[in-house]
Amino acid sequence: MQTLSTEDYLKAIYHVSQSSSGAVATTSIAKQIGAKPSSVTDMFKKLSNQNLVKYQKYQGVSLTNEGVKTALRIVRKHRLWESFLVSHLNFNWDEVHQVAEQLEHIQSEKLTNELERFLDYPTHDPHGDPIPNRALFMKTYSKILLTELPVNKEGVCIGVKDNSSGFLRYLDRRQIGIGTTLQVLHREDFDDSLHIQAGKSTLMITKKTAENIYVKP
Amino acid sequence: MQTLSTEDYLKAIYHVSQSSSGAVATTSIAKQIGAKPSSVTDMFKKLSNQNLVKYQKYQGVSLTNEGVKTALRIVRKHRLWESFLVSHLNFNWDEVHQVAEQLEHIQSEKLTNELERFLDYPTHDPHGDPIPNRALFMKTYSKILLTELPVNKEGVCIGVKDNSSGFLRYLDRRQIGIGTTLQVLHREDFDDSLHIQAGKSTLMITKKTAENIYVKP
DNA sequence: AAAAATATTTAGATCAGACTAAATTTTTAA
DNA sequence: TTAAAAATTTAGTCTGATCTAAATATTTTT
Repeated sequence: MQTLSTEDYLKAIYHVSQSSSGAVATTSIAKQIGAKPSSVTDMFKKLSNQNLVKYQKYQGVSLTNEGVKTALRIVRKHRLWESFLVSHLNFNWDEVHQVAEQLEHIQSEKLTNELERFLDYPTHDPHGDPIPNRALFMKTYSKILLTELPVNKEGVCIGVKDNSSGFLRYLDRRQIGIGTTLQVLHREDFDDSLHIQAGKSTLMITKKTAENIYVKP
Repeated sequence: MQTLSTEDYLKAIYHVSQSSSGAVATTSIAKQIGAKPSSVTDMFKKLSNQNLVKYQKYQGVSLTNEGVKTALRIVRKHRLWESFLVSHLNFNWDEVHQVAEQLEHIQSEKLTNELERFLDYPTHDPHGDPIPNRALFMKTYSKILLTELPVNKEGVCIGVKDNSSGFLRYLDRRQIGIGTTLQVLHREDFDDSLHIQAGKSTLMITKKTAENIYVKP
């Protein structure tokens, strides 16, 4: 059984390893967790002793099979709770993260599985991220960034890359959410900004914004 | 803001002080928490420094107003979660305690209040214990022990004193639960056992059992 | 009221998780 | 390819929460 802290580290390692290839560096975890690199080194050693990561001095870590499983169990809980908060407790998609960070540590298989049943086996959370099922398997359907959507081709918003509440609230104000139909009307060569159709309104967004929106063509 | 541990202590002090009068002794908390008396003394000092308890060496502690409030906020969360687990996640009343012990520490006022709304403002948890409302006020209706119910007078089971899963499962097997109509048919002077009517069946229970069942006459 | 038993506190140690500062290794750039 | 910069690790410290063992206070019993 893990402590709160080891769970946080495993999840952080999982997330960083998803968005980059090769071993995960000490500094990247330090940033993610909000701890000093020296603390991260300590934890890497502990996780290594429990066979949850493979660690080589100065070379970073990678999760073992057992480590991946543990991380996915936490991700599963996190995303199920986020779904619950939005669907039944009137939380907005930009408010759920902080609370789910706490709820993901609750230890009870029955609770997790019953919550999943109660929510009717959701496959994606409110940000469009896939929820691992009981067997820790998740459907990752093909998605592209809005920047990669060809001009005049329609796509549906299926997720976001940046989950910060600043960005999510910005999207809310623009009335862009999961399921919104998006279409690039014009790509401005000068500053890479995009004129897009979002649902029924047209608006202009920056490249940076478009790089953080996932669409299904 | 409190740590997990200070919350556990405050809740323990609250519960012990409810079921006995005067100051709360070090040993009683040690038993409740499962810690050594010396650790309890340490914590008493910390809580005293935060003005959550009044502590006098060798004389035990009592909660301050602030301490009571903090304890009630935890009790509120604990009982709301227990209600949720039973009403929506198929938990039995003997299974909820351990999970609620974890959930009660989740910090989010919005979560607590939305959960309460979602459950439609329940006043009592699955064991019949009252749930503090948002203002931390709870209705404690008059209740008596089954041992005090006059012979042949009907009462309704509204709670239990002992919440151990052993006792709760025993009641399940006897088909006694919250809401069950109970009537003492005969009190055996020899060993204080009781013949009772419970719903549609009659059965015999010991004095010890009857002392742990609350009824409303 | 003194002795014995019980309860409580103090003193000092340990453990997990974090930190700072210094040392070491790896990477980058001149 | 060596010097400088950046990343990482080591060594030693700190804090919160626990423990054991010894000391002290309170309560109970004789």
